[in-house]
Amino acid sequence: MKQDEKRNLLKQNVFDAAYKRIEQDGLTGLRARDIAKDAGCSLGSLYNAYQDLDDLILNVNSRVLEMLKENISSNLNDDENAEAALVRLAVNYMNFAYENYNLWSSLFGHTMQDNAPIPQWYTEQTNATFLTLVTPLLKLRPELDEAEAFILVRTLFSAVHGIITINLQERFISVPKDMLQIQLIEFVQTYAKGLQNKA
Amino acid sequence: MKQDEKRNLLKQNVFDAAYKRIEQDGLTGLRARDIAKDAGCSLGSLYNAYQDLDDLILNVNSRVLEMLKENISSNLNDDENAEAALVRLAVNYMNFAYENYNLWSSLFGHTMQDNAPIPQWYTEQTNATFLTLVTPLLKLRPELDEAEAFILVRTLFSAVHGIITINLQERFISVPKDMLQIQLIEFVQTYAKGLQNKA
DNA sequence: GTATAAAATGAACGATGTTCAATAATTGGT
DNA sequence: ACCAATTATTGAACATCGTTCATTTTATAC
Repeated sequence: MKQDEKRNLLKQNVFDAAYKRIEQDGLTGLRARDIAKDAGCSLGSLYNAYQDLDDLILNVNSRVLEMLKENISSNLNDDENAEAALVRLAVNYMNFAYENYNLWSSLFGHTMQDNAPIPQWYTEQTNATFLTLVTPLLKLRPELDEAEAFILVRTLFSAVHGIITINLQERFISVPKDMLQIQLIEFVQTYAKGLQNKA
Repeated sequence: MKQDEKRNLLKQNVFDAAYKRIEQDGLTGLRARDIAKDAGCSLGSLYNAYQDLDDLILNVNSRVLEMLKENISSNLNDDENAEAALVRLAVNYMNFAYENYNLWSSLFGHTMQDNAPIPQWYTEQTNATFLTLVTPLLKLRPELDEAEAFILVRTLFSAVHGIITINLQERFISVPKDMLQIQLIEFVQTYAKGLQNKA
């Protein structure tokens, strides 16, 4: 096996181990020594493959962002109306959060050590994911230009995100998933009606 | 000085030190040894006053919750209409988040060590804070009973919370405070219009 | 086959939360 | 005022982290 193949294999094994640990135990249960053991390498090799744990976590989160982007816009029919499309986006988002809770929490719960800045490639990918959502809104409010639509989409996504986040946080009273879905659908529909009313 | 007075003074000093540390540096910068030094006691005394750091943080967060509850419902006039009241609640919430960013982040960013459960007294206080918000909504939708109003308020608050949270997170593109305020007001008005439309 | 470069290793370091035996202070009874 | 008994305070010690780096092992090139 060539040298760079081995290097890539090591990175892959470490990544897979970290991914599974985060998936199963969440970010708080992530330990460098556990990852190394799972990946079948030494503790030092982990820092050969990745700069530090932040770097590794950001790479996992980047993969989760990709999964989220794919899942969120699936099941979208071009022929359904804009309100139905917005509802579907919200429900898809909710389902992803429920089915991948620890991975999804890692996206928003991770903070860099020592207040280090988040690397630009990651923030760019994060914000690019929003653009996936713009198309349906442009149908609902065709008079908006893309910049205005982006702002509205961000607001709507943030709101949906907040509704799901608060409901999944242990410190708040939670409702079952099917009730949350009903509330979420009602919320998006209500907001969409308000938007049409203003248009 | 009596014994229990000294005990209370110790608890107060430790609390104040932790509060200031969280206020200035956030949760990630909180160190037991720093708190002890600031409070003028030994490291061990900290664990005499509080069970562990989680216990201390929860007590600080409890205080922040009280401040939030007071701030959020200030400037409310009984004679203004319900939509204006909801807007004012949202803007008050935003101002509190901006003016007390680290304390506010501690409310939602703290996680218990070792997946310990959050004590009941804290979750009860958290959920009780929501009840502050119910009154204005009951004006807007008088046909709702209190349980339904509570659900709607929770949804609206969660949405507002999400909009502010996403905007303040470093990984997302942020807009200036005055722009966020405009978006927030627009959002609440739009949602309120959608609610009235359905009523 | 040997020398050079690269990669892997795990012991060691510094920080951190927490504990606990030892010390100091306080209290209550006579 | 004195002395036990109780209580509070202390900081050294421990376990557990993330991270580093001198050493060892392996791969590469000539």
